[in-house]
Amino acid sequence: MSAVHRRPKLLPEPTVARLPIYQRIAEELLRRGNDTVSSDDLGRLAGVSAATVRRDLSSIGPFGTRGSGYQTLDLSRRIFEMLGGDTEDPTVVVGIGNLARALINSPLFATRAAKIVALYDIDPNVVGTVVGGLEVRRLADEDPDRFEQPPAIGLITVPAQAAQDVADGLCDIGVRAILSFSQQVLLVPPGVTVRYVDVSIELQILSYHLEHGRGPLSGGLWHNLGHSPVGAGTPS
Amino acid sequence: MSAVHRRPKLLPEPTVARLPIYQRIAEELLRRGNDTVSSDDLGRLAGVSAATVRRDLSSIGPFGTRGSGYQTLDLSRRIFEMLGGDTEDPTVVVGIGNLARALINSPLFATRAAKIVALYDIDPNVVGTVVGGLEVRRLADEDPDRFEQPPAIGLITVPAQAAQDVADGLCDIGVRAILSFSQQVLLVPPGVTVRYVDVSIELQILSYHLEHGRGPLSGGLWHNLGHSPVGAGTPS
DNA sequence: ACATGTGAAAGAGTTCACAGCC
DNA sequence: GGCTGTGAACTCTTTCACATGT
Repeated sequence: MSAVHRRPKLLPEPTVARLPIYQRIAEELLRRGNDTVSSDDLGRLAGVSAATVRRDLSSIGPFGTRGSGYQTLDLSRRIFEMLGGDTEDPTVVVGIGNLARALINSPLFATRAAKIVALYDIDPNVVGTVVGGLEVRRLADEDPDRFEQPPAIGLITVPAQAAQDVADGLCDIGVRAILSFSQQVLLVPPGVTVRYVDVSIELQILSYHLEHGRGPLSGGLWHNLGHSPVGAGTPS
Repeated sequence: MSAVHRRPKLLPEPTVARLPIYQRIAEELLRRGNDTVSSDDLGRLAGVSAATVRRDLSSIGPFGTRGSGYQTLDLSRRIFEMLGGDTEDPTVVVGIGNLARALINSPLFATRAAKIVALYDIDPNVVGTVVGGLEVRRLADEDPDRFEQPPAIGLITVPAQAAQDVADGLCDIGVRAILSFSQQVLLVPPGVTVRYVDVSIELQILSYHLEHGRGPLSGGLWHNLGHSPVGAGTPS
């Protein structure tokens, strides 16, 4: 009877992109000792309107307190859960160059949304070496059944011309979400989600904004903040 | 009477984010010898509808040919110009670690939207060394008047706790657009645009999509492609 | 015949504004 | 008094559908 348990509400995409930002701010405020925050301050810190903050937060279930705001601890936890933060999706990385090493050795995976379980490369000088506690292997030689939990996320950090082959290989071993750092548009089977982190596209967008006046105040994953006194900087 | 010269049309933000994708696809098609492409194929490759492609492209001035499509060469060039691609905005990088080295040594700056003119760090072991042909200096010691063209874009690749200070320093030397890789929300003066490249946020978004069914077909900077025969793969 | 360019309709997302609660 | 939560208005985007041009 309760088969469709895993679908509380289906959030609007822009909301999904903003929630991690709210979460990060909530954590920062918590560290500074602010245990509550208003939609007004949160909005100013995140670069969106207070109304948008309230709409976003109410969409994951009302838990603010009228008159005082949201509890930062509660806020952080609720968003964490909503995003499936404690899932620890098994993640693999293909292309162990400078970028991959920077990612592997960074505190990026402290969010525990993803956990690296395998590294791949094709360079014989790299295959067999140990990076961040994991031995680098060959993607083509991989046996999908080797894992208790099959990899769900794949990070692609290879040169553009190799990216499509790698994407195919990842889909073959069962990956269902790809984060690609290559300057290459990827074709994947239906059901696989691809996101791109593309610095050159970011630079082109910034370049456009430099030439044509003001960028907007809110958008995809980014935001533009005005300098103004804010709860975080001047705690009551 | 004609004071507002610098504003040809002001494109919708989602369009600005998609144009670089179209451009990249056009370049790839060009390399493969396809000299024209229809809105239908271009849409399939970019992961958006044909109608959206036509709307986007018509907004930068009609230049398609009815009955046959768009010229890939023309397409690439028009988008390049529209994004201010030949501006070569002077760019500085702060925090010369693994990530910065990966960026500096990558072909990312081949788009010529940005050109690196200075590198900064505070580690005495790094200051004074030469990376990618440029000597690493101290941001705090920098004299803004040293440049003929003052830096317009700043890349921040420092640990989160140092990011705000660096952002302040960048604004001081006149930077008007920042691309931050730090997990830290930045406060900047009005008129400065900030974009974030945040892998941990990307991972959280992917994690959400893994748990709650399908991601959308189009959104901020990303797209989801279905596997289907396409003009690029099967040229006529 | 085929594919663009564009009004008009539909759909999403944001902001307004205020009722309701602390 | 202050701040959340939400219907309603509004704005921005996308999609439809077809007139227009090659």
